[in-house]
Amino acid sequence: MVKRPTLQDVAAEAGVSPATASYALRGQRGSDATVERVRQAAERLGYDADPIARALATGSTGTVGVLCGSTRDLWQQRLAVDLSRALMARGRHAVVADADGDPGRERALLAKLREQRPDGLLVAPLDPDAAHWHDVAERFPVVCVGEQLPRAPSAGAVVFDNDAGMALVFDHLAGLGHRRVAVVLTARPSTPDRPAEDLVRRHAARVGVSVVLVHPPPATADVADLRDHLAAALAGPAAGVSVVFCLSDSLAFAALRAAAVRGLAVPDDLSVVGFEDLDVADLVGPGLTTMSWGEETVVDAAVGQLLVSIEDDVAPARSTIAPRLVVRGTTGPAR
Amino acid sequence: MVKRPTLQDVAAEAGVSPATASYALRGQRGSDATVERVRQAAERLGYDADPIARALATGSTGTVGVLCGSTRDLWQQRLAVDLSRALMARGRHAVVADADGDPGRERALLAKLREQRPDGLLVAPLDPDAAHWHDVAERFPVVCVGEQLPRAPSAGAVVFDNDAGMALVFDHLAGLGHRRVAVVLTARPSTPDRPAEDLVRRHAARVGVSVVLVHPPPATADVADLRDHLAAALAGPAAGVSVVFCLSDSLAFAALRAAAVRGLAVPDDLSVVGFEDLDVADLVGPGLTTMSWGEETVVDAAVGQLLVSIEDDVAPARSTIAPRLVVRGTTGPAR
DNA sequence: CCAGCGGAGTGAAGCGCTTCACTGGCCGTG
DNA sequence: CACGGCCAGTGAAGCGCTTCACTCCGCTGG
Repeated sequence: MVKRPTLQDVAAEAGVSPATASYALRGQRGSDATVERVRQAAERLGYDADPIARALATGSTGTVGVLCGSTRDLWQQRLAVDLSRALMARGRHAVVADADGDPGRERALLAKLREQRPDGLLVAPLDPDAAHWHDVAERFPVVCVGEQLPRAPSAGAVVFDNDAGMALVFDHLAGLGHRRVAVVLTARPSTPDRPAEDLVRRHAARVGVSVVLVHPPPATADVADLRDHLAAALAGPAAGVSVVFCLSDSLAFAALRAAAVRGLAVPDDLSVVGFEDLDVADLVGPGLTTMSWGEETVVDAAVGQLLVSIEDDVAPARSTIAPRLVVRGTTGPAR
Repeated sequence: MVKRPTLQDVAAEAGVSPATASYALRGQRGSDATVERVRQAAERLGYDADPIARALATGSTGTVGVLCGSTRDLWQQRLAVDLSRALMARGRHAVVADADGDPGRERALLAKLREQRPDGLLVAPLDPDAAHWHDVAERFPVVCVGEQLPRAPSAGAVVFDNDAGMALVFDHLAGLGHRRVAVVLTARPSTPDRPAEDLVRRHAARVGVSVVLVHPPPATADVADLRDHLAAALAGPAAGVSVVFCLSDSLAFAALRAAAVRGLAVPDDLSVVGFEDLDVADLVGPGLTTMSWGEETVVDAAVGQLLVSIEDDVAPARSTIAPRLVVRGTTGPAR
């Protein structure tokens, strides 16, 4: 277990003071000759600055906290991983925490994350209305993805243009001649956003289709529960619809299974639309028609806004992501 | 921006020296009365030890690095997230790095991660044979998941009992009366493990089924490429098989689509078996029959072994995960 | 009755880095 | 020629915590 070289060692090797070495290595000061000499000494010794000591001295850790409401949600799972990757690519480290669906844990993890003194926070909240967002946004740059934090005016946000998204979906459906659609709402927490029911109603009305709203079972439901729940809806209140539009892709998968249970062929008897564009949407069955927000766009926006805020010491920006409808195999003309 | 209280402040508030406060808060020394007084002072001030300063003083960061070969791989995506969650639950922070399929990046990220001075490392390597694993395992506790690190004898590992897994799959298939199966190999990197071809051959021979091996297209292939590739195989070399056994679930999904392209009904005309048990395996179509290693078991083993190694300063253990065959809707009797 | 012991409490020295405030040349300007 | 300004280089003071080594005290046992 050989000791790592310290700045002292480099300074000694180069024949300068530690202060000079410190400045030189960061290219902040010093004559070209000295800088070069120090650099070579560092090279020779295999020196790398200790980020811990640096963090203590500067008060900045180079770390960004990522707090997710529930990574059991496939969309958030991917989000967490992609945010980490993007942060790493931009020279920062991500430490990710997952509240796993429990608002109490969200609070606790937020506290833990704060202790870590991150330079900033990226959050996909369970409860955007919670009071703790306010406190934390006062002390750290925070960017929230998927929604606004109403209690934290100083936080940035990357939100989805659900109005436009709804418009695309209903235009698509109306264009295929559908007149009756079931809309399956999501249970919080989940999905990029939960467009308000009135968005649904407005766009349905605009294109002249009638809507039956289906509420999802509680978040604890497993796949079989979801399937049965939707199959029941299809047999009951939603009987006779030609489309099931689900406000999350996971729900849409369950809807596909429910259709099978009811003996309905997709998309011939029943069209199914999702709302997320998970990786697997393209992988399964006929390919799920779904709303996409462009994972990369979302991640770039969130990370970009946060880093600008950190580096320039300004309040993080807010931005809106435009939707794209990805038409695959689960939608077809109404019969 | 109000300054956080420091240990000094707490000590002053409690009327003791910083040293006493430090010991007291960690319950290491001090009379009950003093400990209580310090605790209350800390409470009153809302004190929380600064982990950076602590790390500098103790040399231990409480952080564990997680290095993944490619989180585009859905199995690794989930693994990364679940490892993070498990670490957090055990009081540590995870910083996750993702080589994104590039061995050069794997090397670079490993270097970055080392600089962070993590207490240990959890890796799902792109190239288990790479020389850098040796160096790093000498300096940090390392647990590798999915395979052994042949060059790093001091590293721990969580490996899969592929022999048993193959046995289960072929027993299942033979039991259903299948006589000819196509086995789709995976391109590295991916999947819990790539059982050697000879495992396949041996178990196929044991139960008396014939095997046609299908090599996958390069890792850069997208879903459509995979589907077409497999559809072509089904029309060519693999024509007439009654089962497609894929050594990853993603491949299995592609196989399902290929079957559709060829007009084969699953499982009536063709059975499909995967090898991973992704979350979505249960979500899509008839539900994918697949080998499962039990995500939780794997994560617990990896994290457990690493933490034991860190805390007791011993070499990390090696363990083997027993497989479970999850029979869902994509396998049925041979016709 | 006193030596000796152990536990409570403390001062101070780090951990490895940054940065403030300062010194001492060197150069350009009046 | 004298002076001011500028910049390379430096010593030392932290950042907030842990921990070593020490003092002091009250007890116990011989």
